[in-house]
Amino acid sequence: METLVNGKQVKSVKSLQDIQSEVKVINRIAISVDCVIFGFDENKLKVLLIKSDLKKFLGKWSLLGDLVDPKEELDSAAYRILKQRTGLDDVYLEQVHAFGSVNRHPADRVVTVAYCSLINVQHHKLKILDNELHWHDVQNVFELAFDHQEIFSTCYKWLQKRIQEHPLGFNLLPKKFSLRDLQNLYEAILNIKMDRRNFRKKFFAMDFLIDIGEMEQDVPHRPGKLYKFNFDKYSRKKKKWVGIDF
Amino acid sequence: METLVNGKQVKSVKSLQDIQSEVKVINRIAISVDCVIFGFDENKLKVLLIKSDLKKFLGKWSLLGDLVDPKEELDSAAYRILKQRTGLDDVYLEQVHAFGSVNRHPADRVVTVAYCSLINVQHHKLKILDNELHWHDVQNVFELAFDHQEIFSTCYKWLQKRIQEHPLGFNLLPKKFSLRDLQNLYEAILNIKMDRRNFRKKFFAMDFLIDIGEMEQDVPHRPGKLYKFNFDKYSRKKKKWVGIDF
DNA sequence: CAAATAATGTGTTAATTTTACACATTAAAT
DNA sequence: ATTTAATGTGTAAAATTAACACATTATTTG
Repeated sequence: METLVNGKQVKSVKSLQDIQSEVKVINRIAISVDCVIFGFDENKLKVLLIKSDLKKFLGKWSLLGDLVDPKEELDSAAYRILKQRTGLDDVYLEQVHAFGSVNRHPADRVVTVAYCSLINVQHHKLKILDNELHWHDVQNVFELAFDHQEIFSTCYKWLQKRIQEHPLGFNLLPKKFSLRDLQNLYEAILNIKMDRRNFRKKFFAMDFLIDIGEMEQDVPHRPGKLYKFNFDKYSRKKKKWVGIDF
Repeated sequence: METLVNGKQVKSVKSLQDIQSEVKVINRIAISVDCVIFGFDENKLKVLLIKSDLKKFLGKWSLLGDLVDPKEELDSAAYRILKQRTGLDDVYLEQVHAFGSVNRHPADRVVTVAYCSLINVQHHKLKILDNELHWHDVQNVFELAFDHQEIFSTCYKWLQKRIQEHPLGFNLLPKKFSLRDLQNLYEAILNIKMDRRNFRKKFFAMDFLIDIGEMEQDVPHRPGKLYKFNFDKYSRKKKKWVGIDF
């Protein structure tokens, strides 16, 4: 495969055929995507799990995932799984990490790409008809099948970090929400308590909340105002991060 | 494949053989790793590139990468590439993102997992004998082969963000460095100018720098003190991130 | 219907962190 | 000995964050 290029000898210039023979079937690996689907219900952060369909892990819960078809985009595979399982296709979805331990799957080498998804439980509550599918409180997720505990843990930490820098949390709430809802969401995800007055001040100062002039309904106390998030304004003004802080 | 579990009928319990037949050869995909290897030299952030060995991209530069063997860990594959190309095996390496567009590789479906590596150029300068391998100023990286421009761009942004929250930048410096070196590093990576006095104050306040009692040598001005980074202390005290800020 | 309850809604002050900025010191070069 | 070009240190203003208290409103209870 020695070739002349501009009169100089260049080593190992490869044609497509050369590559194709390198990428022999023997070198190929199964790829899957696994979705960590978060929801927020009754002021708790939830994750959607399914009973494992593999004998070795009978009784264990696992993430929702599937093999990626060679003609399918990774993102599309993740959307496909979400659509199949929740009935929704306009959900927030973001790739988090690839997990590729040689022995992570008992049947074969399967490299999996983990995605985080945030969905509004209120909107899809009724779509989950399969009773092998269940929302779990994130604080009670243990001993998942495969390496899904590690994947879940990575994605949960990712969410905790990410939600402090980007407004993705709103995907877990209804379009209209109260500031109390928003604070409950942050407290549930970060697993901390926050000062109500400072929390409000913070969000009002960012100026991305739109007062829609409506109030909460059917609450057993003074109803709060309802807001929605101004995604347009955010995408125009999003802050650029500068500041060293280990 | 109907089975009884605890007296209840469970649909579709799969044995390993079932899975293995699902993961047919036809469903497998080539996986590669691509390394974005950063270095720091003459106060500039550099990236190590190689001339593409593919005819379609003749003359274009590309990242260092290779196919992953089915028996090989993803991380190991990345280390292998680094070892081959730089002669070093104790380098900082971290997975950043998986890129899987169906048509990203002209020969076949190849999903690639991008890794960022940070190496100390001083230590390996002489190992790069292959003249098709070259350190490029990150500001002058254009039109790479494949989708490597996108991969590079993602990894560079990742580095800019990451270096502000974690002390990985020290991997780009010699073990002993001056505060000026450190500031030059940050300025090069973030592409901004910083105030020298505030920069020092910031790092001294974090209290992770050890004054090793030595001074710079052979500088044409007053020599500065040399420091090293206290990784042990950092790993004990690393800050947990709380604070909403979009 | 009045009182009690349990939330929402607002503001002020202290503490901390960040930014802006100036001058003395040191070693090498002239 | 003087000039030069860095290093090394400190202080004050500004901005942000943290701590904290009280009036308001709708519902529930007696």
